[in-house]
Amino acid sequence: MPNIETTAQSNFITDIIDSHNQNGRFAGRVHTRFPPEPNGYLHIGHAKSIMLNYGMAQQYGGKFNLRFDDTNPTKEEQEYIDAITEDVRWLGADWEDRLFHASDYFQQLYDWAVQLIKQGQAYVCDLSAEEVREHRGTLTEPGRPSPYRDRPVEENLDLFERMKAGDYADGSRTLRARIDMAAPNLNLRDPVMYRILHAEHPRTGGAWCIYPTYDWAHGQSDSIEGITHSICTLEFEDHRPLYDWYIQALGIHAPQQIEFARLALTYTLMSKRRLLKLVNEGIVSGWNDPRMPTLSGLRRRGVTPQALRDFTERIGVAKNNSVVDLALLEYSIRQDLNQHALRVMGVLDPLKVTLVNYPEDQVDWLDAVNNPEDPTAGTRQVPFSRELWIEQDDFREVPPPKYFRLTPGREVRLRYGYYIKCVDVVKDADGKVVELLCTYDPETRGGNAPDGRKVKSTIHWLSAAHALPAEARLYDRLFLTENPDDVPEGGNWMDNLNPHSLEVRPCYVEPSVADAPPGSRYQFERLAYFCVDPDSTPDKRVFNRTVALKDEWAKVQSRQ
RNA sequence: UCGGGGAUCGUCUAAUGGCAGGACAGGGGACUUUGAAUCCUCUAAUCAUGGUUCGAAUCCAUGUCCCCGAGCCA
Repeated sequence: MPNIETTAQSNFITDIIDSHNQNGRFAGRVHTRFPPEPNGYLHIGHAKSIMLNYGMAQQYGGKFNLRFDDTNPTKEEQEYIDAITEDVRWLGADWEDRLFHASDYFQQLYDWAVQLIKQGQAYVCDLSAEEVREHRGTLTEPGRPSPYRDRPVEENLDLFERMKAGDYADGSRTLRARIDMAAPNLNLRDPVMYRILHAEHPRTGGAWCIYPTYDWAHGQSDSIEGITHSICTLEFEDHRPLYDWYIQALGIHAPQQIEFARLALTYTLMSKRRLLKLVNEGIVSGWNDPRMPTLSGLRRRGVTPQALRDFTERIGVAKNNSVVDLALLEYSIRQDLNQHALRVMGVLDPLKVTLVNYPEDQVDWLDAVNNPEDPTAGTRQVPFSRELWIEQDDFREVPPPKYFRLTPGREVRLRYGYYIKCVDVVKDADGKVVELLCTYDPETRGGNAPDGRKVKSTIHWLSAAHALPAEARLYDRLFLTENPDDVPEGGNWMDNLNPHSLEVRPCYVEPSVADAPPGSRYQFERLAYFCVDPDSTPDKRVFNRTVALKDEWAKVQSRQ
């Protein structure tokens, strides 16, 4: 497994860990974990959590566990367990031999529940779900005790054992902690510890028909694993007193829970429920659609774990609710790909160029640099001939101000090729430019003029006879608005879906990419970064646009 | 309304009583065989009002606004 490098972070979490290390609370130990529920795919918000947990363990020479919080068999599936495992591994967070499941602790949890019953701190409650809700009170009014709250210990023990034995129907009884029905923190108003669920569990099968609630299982799972710092999101802040209560009642190792603000991104949805809806309604092709913020989607899109690590370090961590600009993610993706992606030439919107003074059947193989940022990437040869493709965008019959590219009578450089000059324009019956007639200067092979004359721009090109046809999938943000929930009265987030989030179009690429396997990442020079899609075949190569290059010309144009 | 959190450039995040800093975004420039990358540069913030202090983003008081919480979900 590739260990990712993390740079030392300093934030409110390291402050807390530092103080623990000074006062000896955990004897200098740092042990974190990532505790996903296998009810969906991981997204970039989880990447923040994973990097945080794994990063803290790395930074302090501690340990990191992966644990599935699989306490609800009605929502969880093996497919998700497999996908999550793959995603965490891909990110590079190494759990070594510490892959656990809350279900590993079902027996221990049961025994501890019995202990609480014996201590008079838990009881079997016969109230229905609705009655429990009625007894709970409201945010401003205290709750009322359940009529079963003061059952004798022996009766509780007997009832609980029969719950486990399967004597009762789903929902007919629960085991509840006996805390304080008047607590202002609703989590302390006798929370449910066990519910009856005659459901098959992906790991324990039919062994259990009572399942611990998350609140009952989570803190003890951390305790069992010797977790020192339970890093989680803000919404669990007022569950912390409950977890601490359980731990104290049981007299077991007490981790420190630390809450941080989850990641939100502009133009992006992070809710698993809504992502599932996009999948189920066929709005995207699946959890790994390259437009999805899922780790599998980002991976298919061409984003690297290194880029995500860089991103999570840049956004930092705090307790403010915040929304990160998608442009920052794109920046991290570009800076990583710029260092590592091989350069090739591809033409998305071809315009034919014929070099009138170039011999009919001649082919010239020219040296091209694979990656100017990385000399060790070497060079390759690209074929050059009389008929070429260039980008429509790189020619204007009537150039706007500040336009540097090809126009009638103007000379430009073909990247790693020759200087060419446009001498004539061929149009169809509608007056549309369909072909350019150009001359090339044989003295400028490789792209330099011996007489030292300069050109205003360098454009990319392909030898028409050698270009490989391919499919480009051009992705754009899934939503039109920064906040997908920003809708007028009566509308909903689905109204903000970007109808043009995917544009599929034929394109041409240079022959050097012919055998690139899925996952190969390239920069199509002057255009964007692309990644070979798993749908790619030798007959039809498919390229996903990861992210476009920054485009200064587009800015100039938009201001004109 | 009760409890728990939070408020610093457009965005994210530092400053832990002592020059409000960095990154992204935006503007300007240099360089350029990618209008990329790189480099330089500029714009731009302490929720409000009082108080304590030589000195307050930081401490105190009052207020305002935002988020989370009434699943047998996590």
